[in-house]
This record gives sequence, structure tokens and C-alpha cells, in this order.
Amino acid sequence: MDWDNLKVALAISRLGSLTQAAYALGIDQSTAGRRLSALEADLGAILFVRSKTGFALTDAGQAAIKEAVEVERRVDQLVDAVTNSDEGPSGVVRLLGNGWMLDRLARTVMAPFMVSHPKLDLRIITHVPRSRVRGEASLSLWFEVEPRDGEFAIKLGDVPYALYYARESNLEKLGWVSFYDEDALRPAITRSYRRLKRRHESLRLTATDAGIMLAAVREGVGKGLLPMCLAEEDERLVRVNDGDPELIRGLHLHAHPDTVQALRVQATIQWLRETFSEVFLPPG
Amino acid sequence: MDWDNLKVALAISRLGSLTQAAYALGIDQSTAGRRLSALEADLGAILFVRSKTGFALTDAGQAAIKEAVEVERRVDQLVDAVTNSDEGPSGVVRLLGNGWMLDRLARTVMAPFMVSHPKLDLRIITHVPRSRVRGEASLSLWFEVEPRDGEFAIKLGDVPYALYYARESNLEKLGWVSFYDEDALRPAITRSYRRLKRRHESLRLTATDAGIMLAAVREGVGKGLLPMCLAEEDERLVRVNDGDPELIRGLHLHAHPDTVQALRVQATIQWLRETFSEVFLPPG
DNA sequence: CAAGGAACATGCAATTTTGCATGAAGAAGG
DNA sequence: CCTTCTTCATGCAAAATTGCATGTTCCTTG
Repeated sequence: MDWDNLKVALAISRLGSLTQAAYALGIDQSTAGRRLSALEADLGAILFVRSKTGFALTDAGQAAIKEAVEVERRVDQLVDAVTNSDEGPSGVVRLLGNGWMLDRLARTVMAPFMVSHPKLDLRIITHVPRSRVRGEASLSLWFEVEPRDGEFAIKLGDVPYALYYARESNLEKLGWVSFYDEDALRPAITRSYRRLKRRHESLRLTATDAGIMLAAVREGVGKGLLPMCLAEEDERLVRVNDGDPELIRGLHLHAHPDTVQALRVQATIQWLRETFSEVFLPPG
Repeated sequence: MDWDNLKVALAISRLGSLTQAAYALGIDQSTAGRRLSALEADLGAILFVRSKTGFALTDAGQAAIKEAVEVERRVDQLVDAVTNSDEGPSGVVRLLGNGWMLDRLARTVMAPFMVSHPKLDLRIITHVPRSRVRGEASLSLWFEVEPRDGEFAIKLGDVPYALYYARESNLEKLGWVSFYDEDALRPAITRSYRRLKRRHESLRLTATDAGIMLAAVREGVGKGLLPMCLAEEDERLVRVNDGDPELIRGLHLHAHPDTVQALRVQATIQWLRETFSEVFLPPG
């Protein structure tokens, strides 16, 4: 049995299809299929039921994947133990989250991090359906979402939002630009909006990303709740009220327990914790 | 990094040389060398220092092997978990011990065991220097030897020895056939001999294996302490004294902790425990 | 219901890996 | 001190693996 073929089984189990698994591994779909077949032949058991819509785990497959995850973790440990000393952790880390958050990270603290970790391979993925993320060294940035099926979560900090409008606009006439996505119905958010928004005011635009909202508000489309870290930097935006932020959202980092222990994941977590204030709090 | 290359590193670390490792893995020495080089390149660290006398672990190599052993164990678990259900455990188990013991096992209880475990691959190795045996799913049968460096040992039972001579010989005129090997100087054995052997009696032959001793005694070369399980079955041998055996040796089974957990090793241990009386005690 | 898309299987050529043969370099033994 | 044995490195042909192109089946969507 070729130990390397376990990678294929793991990838298929995570991505659900041969094609995607092969792409993730950087090999051809046909190769992935043949290597899986070879693995199954060596083990004397069928691990996946093939269908045109994808691969699904059999009972034997579930048992195998459960152990293969452990194998992967040990290999990670080995790589960490050996390559560690010279140039810091190496390998792939996937970072998932909202577009504006990842964009902000990229604009502020990402470059020095990549420089100081030359062997780290960061995959930035915006707005992936949460269900798709399983295992495989990935970290997700989410607001107030409790971890799913045994995910490991730490709170990075509180991100303040405040109400802004464009300097050139007439505040009284402005409609609203508001957030809409799976999180939009959370109590904290609806409560803030209910408190701020008067009945007769119109809703001009919704967006799933605060970066787009900010652009819209800046161009005078309407007023809206924006992360202070973004808005305070923009000279064309004016905050409506002084004092406390209108809304505070807790930012959490979710990690799959299979891979939290890997050094590269730990390093990324540490980086996000250390730079949180700089990235997500308003300056000063 | 090709996970399968860890096998090569493990084999080299256990057998100490590229050639032997390659032979054990069933691949060519040049292939093993190239795969080790590839592994080292992927890890960015040298694992072994090459010399004409063999390969020696570097510090990085030691760290790597420590983890690779864990990887191997998890792969074992995976194979056990998956192939388990149908035809019992599979894989290689090495069984080391004295020639006569392994010979006796082969004559008595080995065939049914091999039949009931069709996927098991048993490697019988007689009289290997003990230092050579490290890791790699091996079990050793030894008398009264305490386990080394964290080996795991269980006592199988007591093997009775008694004094025999050939039916056609004249007991009074017979010299001695005695055991000689690394274990021969153990207190229990020298005590028995001192008690039994009179000064004027001559020492005719020494052998390192009780099977050869038995053949010699049977052919009238001399009298000697023989395992009762062997001697009682031989019509041409006569026991000198009735009653208690002249010598009792405790038979132990040593296993390396890295691999005891593997199902195939467990199955082999269980087999040896269950059949001990039939194999190593005199009939009746 | 038809068309388009996505997913897995398979034949075949190109690439990679492997094994063999040989060479070189040290260790062991007479 | 020389011979012999064992060990690892390397060039080259054979073998195995891989990727590409294509075919087929099923799901989705208009």
C-alpha cells in the first residue's frame, strides 16, 4: 500500500468529488481516480461509492478517513519538527472570511507576515458557504457564529461599527445602505437597525460585503453602519453620532481541531490575534 | 512530499543501511537512496549522514523518525480498521526465537493459525542477534531475558527440561551434551548442571539449539537436559529421573511497543498464549 | 423536454520512476 | 599490505505512472 494515496482519500472525503480533490492536490482527475482505486485494492475494501454527482463515504471509508486524518496530523507534526528550526512553519493554510475583512488584512498586516514566514502558503478564500469547509488546515473569520461540529473557536476581539454618510451629502435626505447575508438577521444587528432607522426612511441598497457598502456610502448612495476601522480612514465619510459605536460585533476565529495543532496554523492564529487591534479597531 | 517515502526513512533507521532497508521494502537500493534524497529535499533537512559503513541519524533525522513511527502506527490502525472485518488482520509479523522453538511451532500449531488468518504474513527468523531487532512488528521468544529499552514483555509460561539419554545406550558410560550460547551462563542453568553433572563425566558436545542437542542425545552421543515437550515424544529417549523436571525455564514474549497495538501482532500474541501448553509442555 | 454543465471512466502518448549494471570507497581479515 | 566484502553513488534501458483527450452518464435549468 502506498501511503501517499491516503492524501487522495482525504481530499476526496473533504471536497466530495474526484475532480475537486484532484485539482486541490495538483494532479489529474484520472490519476486521482486510479490512485484511489489502488488504495482500495490494497486495503481490500471500497472506501467511496462512486456516482456521477460525486463520491460518498462507505462505512469502511469513514473508518479509514478517521484514521487517515490522524496520519495526516502526524505527518504535519513531522514536517513541523524537522523544518521548523530554520525558516518557520511551512505548508498551506486556508483563510476564509468576508471579503472586506480579508481585503483589509491584505492591505495592512499581511505583507510582513508573509515575509517573516517564507515557507507559508496562504490561501485566501472569500465568502465560502460554511458547510464546505472541513478539515484541511483552514481558519475562518466569522462574526458571533458558534463553532460547528467540534470546531475550535477563539474570540479575536470586538469590531465596532458606526453610522456614516458621505461628507457631500445631505444627511436628512439619505436613505439606508444595509447589510444583507446569512448573518443579517442576527439579533444584535436588527436591534441596532431598529434603533437607528426611522420608518419613513428608505432602503436604497443592500450588499453582502462591508467593503461594497462603504464604497456605496462614500459615493452618496445612502447612510449605513460601517466598520469603524474602514470608515474612520476615509476622509469623505462623516460619522453621524459621536461617542460609543452603534454596533459591536464579536469577531471569532474558527479552526478545525484536526489541524489546529499544526505549527503553521498556530502561527497564523497568533498573527491574527496580535494584529487584531491594528486591523479591526479604528485608529488611535 | 510523498508520504510513502517515510517508509524508506523508517526502514533505514531500523536496519541501519540503505541496502538492507531496500531489501526489506522489496525495492532496489538505488531507488531507496533516491527516495530518501527526495524526502530530505522536501523536508529541507538532512535526515541521515551517509557513510560507506551505513547511514546514521542526524538530529533532524531523529526527530523525524520519532514522528514517522507515529505515522506508521496510524497507518497500521487504518489498515486494521478497514480490512479487519472480513478476513482477520493482515500484514507482516516477524517472529524471532531459538531454532527448536520455532521449529516446534511450525510442526504443531502453525498451520491452523495460518489458515485462520489468511492475510497474515509471518516471517520466522531464528537466532538473530537481539540488538538487531527494533520496531517493525516483531515478536521475540526468549527465556528469562528482561525486556530491553522499553520493550513490552509477557510471560507465556514455564518450559520444563529433564535429563534424557538414548534407550540403547549405557547411561553410566554416557558423557554430556550441553547447551551453549549467550544464555548458557544464566544462574538457573548452571545450577542445574552443577547439581546433575558429576566431576568425572565428560562433556561430549555443545550446541546452541535444543533440537540439535536432542538429535545428538537420541543418537547416543551423550545425555543432556532437553525440553520435555520434545523429548517425551521421542520413543528412543529415556528420562533419567522421574518426578519433577530438573530445570524450568520461563518463556517470555517480547514486543516492541511501537507495534504491539497492531491487530496482527495482537492476534499472534494471542495465538502463542493459547497454544503454549500444547507446544511447550509435555503431553498429558 | 431539450440543452448545457459537471462528474467519472478509459485509451494512448509522454513523462517519471524504477531496477540493473557498474564504479568507487571504506572496513575487515588474513 | 593486499585481498575481499560490503556499502553507497550513477548512467541507462525498461517499466510504471501520469496527464490529456474523449466518451458517457446524470443532474440542473430554462
